[in-house]
Order: sequence, then structure tokens, then C-alpha cells
Amino acid sequence: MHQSHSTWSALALASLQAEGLRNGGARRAVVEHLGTQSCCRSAQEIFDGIRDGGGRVGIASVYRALDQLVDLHLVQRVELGDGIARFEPSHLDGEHHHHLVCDDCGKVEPFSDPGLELALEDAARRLDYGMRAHEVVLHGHCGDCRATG
Amino acid sequence: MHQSHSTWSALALASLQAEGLRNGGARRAVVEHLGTQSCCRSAQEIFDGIRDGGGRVGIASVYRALDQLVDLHLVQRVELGDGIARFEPSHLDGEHHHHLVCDDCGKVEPFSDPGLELALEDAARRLDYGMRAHEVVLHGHCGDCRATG
DNA sequence: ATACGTGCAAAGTATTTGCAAACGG
DNA sequence: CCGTTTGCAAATACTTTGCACGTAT
Repeated sequence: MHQSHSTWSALALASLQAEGLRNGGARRAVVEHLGTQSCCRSAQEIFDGIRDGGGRVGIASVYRALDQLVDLHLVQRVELGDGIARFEPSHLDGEHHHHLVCDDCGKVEPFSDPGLELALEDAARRLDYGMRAHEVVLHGHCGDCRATG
Repeated sequence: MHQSHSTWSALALASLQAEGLRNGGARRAVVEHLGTQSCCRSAQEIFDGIRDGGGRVGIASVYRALDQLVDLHLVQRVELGDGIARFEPSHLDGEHHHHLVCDDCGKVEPFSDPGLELALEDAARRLDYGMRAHEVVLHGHCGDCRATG
């Protein structure tokens, strides 16, 4: 299902190298871990994921790597309303997705909607704003919670 | 310009009362302060604003009031990517707005776009998600920064 | 070899909680 | 009056920074 991850990881590592950065253990681990994820992850989740895979990184290095990746627009920072920053690979054109957040159970699901993308681009054009990124969060109640509650 | 604020403040205070809450000094101050704002504000800004107006509230009470207002859907919590939660009165239908964030200078501007609203509602319908709120953040470079930079 | 990268621990912010005193109804 | 609300201070949660050691080039 996720064939793009190796592509994104490779692209990201190449971009870092092109910036003159050294791609040591921690930053490489963050990039490779992110490349395997299908939706956004918190710094703590990334840290835990790398450790679970046998990596020995410090959480500070995870934050530092994420900062750099965000600066280079390789990673998008996402805030969903619970005070925890999450991160995901910047979507390549056409693979863009956004997030549904269940206000009952906190579950996060990705979704994509071409019509919405068009409306966002229209809006940015109309506003004459140099848009580099955008983020949409829908809050509501997921199917599970509506069935149960 | 802001005629709706007294309406919103009054509605919010009435709703709180209807919930059996007591509307003492701090919570009332938060509601009245928020009603005068034209865009989202952080807890600290609300706290400072109330103090500047002569109110003597504690910041903990500001956070507690905001939590309750969010729970009652009277206030919308907004996160713009800098790790600080902001709050604004829940938009009455048709007065909905979203946010432009300048990644250079950090400036936040509100905007509204009817086409975007329609696309959001379409998307939510198509997804069959019980949408209660939504939030759109556009990141880019504001006119000032593009002119200067 | 040398400058960049890293892990740990300590520090910094934003937010939450405990509690006794103040207050609304 | 009695239970809610409040302010303060202490505690917590997430993130950043300082520094000595490790490592890629």
C-alpha cells in the first residue's frame, strides 16, 4: 500500500545532504521512521517507534530533526487541537490529505477530497496570499462513537 | 463595526446560566473580553487583556473558563502551528472565518471564503462524518513580507 | 582532523491541578 | 448557608537548550 515511503525518505535524505547536512544516525532514523507512517505522528510516537525498532536516539534529536525537516518543507507540522504537535511527510502533489478528529474518543483519521483542494487553491488565489501549505481539520464524532453513544 | 459581540456575549452568558453555572467574576470577564475581539486570542492575551481593563483574574480561571466554553461549543479552540492554543467565539452561521498565518513574521489574519465553506460541507457530507466544527489554516507569506523580503 | 551531530540532563513555556478562601443564588 | 468558583502556587506536559562526547566526510 505505501509505496511512496521509500521515495519520500530517499528524497528527504537527498535534500538534507544537498543542504550540506550530514545525515547521522538520529536524523536518518527520524526520516526513515516517518516514511513508513501513513498519517501524522507526535514527536513522542516517533521517538518510541524508533526505540522499539532498536534505534538509540534521544528525544531532543527527534525534535531537532523535525524542526529542520519542517524548515525545509519536507515535513508538515500538524496541530489537531489537543496541544500535541504532530508531523507527517509533506504530501506530494495529488497525495494530499487532511484530518478528521473525533471529539469523543480522540481518534484521528486521514481523508482527502479533491473538491476541497480546489476550493483551497481558489481561495488562496483570490486572497493573493503566497500560500506554501495548508491544513484542514474537521472535528466531529466518528462512526464508532456515533454507533455506541 | 463589531455589533455581534454583545449578542455573542449575551448568548454565551445565558447558555452558561442555563447549564446551571454561576457566572462569577472570572468567567464573565473571559466571555465579555472574548466578545470584543475580532480574531482568536491566546489564554495569556485574554488574561492580559482582562487585567489591563482592571479585572483581577487568575490565569487558571481563564483556562478553566475557556475549557467550559469549548465544551459547550460556545468557543472554538484554534491551533495555528506555533504551539499556543488560541480561542475565539464560535462563529454564528455565515460569519465563519479561517486563518492565514505568515511563516515569516507570524502575523495572523482572518479570512472568509464562501466557496471554501461549501466545499467543507460537501466533504463532510460525502465522508458521512458527524462534523461539529472545522478549522482551516493557510500558511504562506503575507503581503508585507513578500514586499520586504 | 574538524566541524557537525547526538544523547543526556537541565531549563523553559504552556497548561492543569490542589486547596483554602470568597462568592452567587 | 452550601456548593460553586476563584486565585495562588505547585505540579505536569511538551518542547528547547547547554554541553561534552561521538561521528561523517
